[in-house]
Amino acid sequence: MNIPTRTSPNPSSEHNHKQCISEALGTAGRVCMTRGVRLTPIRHQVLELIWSSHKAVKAYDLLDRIKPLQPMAKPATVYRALDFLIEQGLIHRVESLNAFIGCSYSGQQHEQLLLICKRCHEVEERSAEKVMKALAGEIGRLAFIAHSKTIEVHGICAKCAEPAINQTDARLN
Amino acid sequence: MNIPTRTSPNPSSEHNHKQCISEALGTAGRVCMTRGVRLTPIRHQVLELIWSSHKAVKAYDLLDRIKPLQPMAKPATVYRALDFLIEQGLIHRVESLNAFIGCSYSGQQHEQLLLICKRCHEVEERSAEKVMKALAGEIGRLAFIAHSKTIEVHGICAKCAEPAINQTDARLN
DNA sequence: AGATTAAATGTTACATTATAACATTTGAGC
DNA sequence: GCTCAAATGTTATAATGTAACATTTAATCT
Repeated sequence: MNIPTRTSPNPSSEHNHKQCISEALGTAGRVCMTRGVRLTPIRHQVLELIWSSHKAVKAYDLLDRIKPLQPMAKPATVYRALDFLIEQGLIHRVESLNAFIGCSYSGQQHEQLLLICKRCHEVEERSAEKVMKALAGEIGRLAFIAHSKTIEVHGICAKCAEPAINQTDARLN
Repeated sequence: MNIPTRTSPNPSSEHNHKQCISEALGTAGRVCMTRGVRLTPIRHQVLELIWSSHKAVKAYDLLDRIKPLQPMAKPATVYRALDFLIEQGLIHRVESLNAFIGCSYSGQQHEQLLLICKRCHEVEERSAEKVMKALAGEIGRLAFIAHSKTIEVHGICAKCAEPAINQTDARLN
């Protein structure tokens, strides 16, 4: 299981996003194969659409965008695919946006924090072990048994905060 | 500004919830007075309804429950009151539930974590400074400028996990 | 007190997000 | 090729949330 690492928080301007997508899809294929679950065409297409950017995508946007490929698609079509992808840890639901984002750590641990930029709307995922350790400590101290942990931070990403010339496109992206 | 502290995570069985409510409403009144904003009857009623338990409440449940008091109430009535209460830091939106909970630290700092019990559905709020410090560190390291931070943990609370006799009612509550 | 005016609320209509329930098709394993 | 569970198709509706404009309320000024 390789890790689709991302050096830049801004895919459109600074990284080869086609590679980003193909790595994610490749990882997804291997994860599903290993687990004996089926990455069907619909599921694969939904995952690919989600990975088409590093922005969180809404379910009904996915529905619109999958219709050229799957004219029969209905809300349930999309939500079922999303449920599957979440269950397999291939995407995350961004709770504070009612939207979905590709998981950068598929097949690995699943405690992460999401940094959501209000300006470019891109979402960066971090494993942030120190934070998770502190959180686990606090939870344990209270004798709470955690099943899932969500950390979402809204603000302005480093790229968008930069006042530098030549960042204009990135900000507007 | 006093702090409505809560010694037990389970209000129904172990704490005087009437006092809990009156403290929350008292604090809210003082906070609004201080800030020169108006805690109108509708806003007060919505806040009181939210504090009627330590469970997160849905907007449309609030609507149903406020109708006997405000027969004219419509969705906008409730959502406007909720917007106001959130803006003043008197309640929190639980993103992962699309629901709302009274804030236990009104008028104070506003970085907290929410522990949401799947069994009794109560929500405990903690300020968890170590976690917040670690999170601030991670965010700063990435040069991200945070505007808001959401930490929500789902699981089983200490009370509900206890196998002890005489906790049956608490679990079922 | 009466006038002014911004804030709050009333009201209608609709947009967005999500699920239930049942029918049909597909595909893996026998 | 049969069988059965999984996946998808299909219809309908539930649940959540907002936009836009009208009316009322209440604080402030004169």
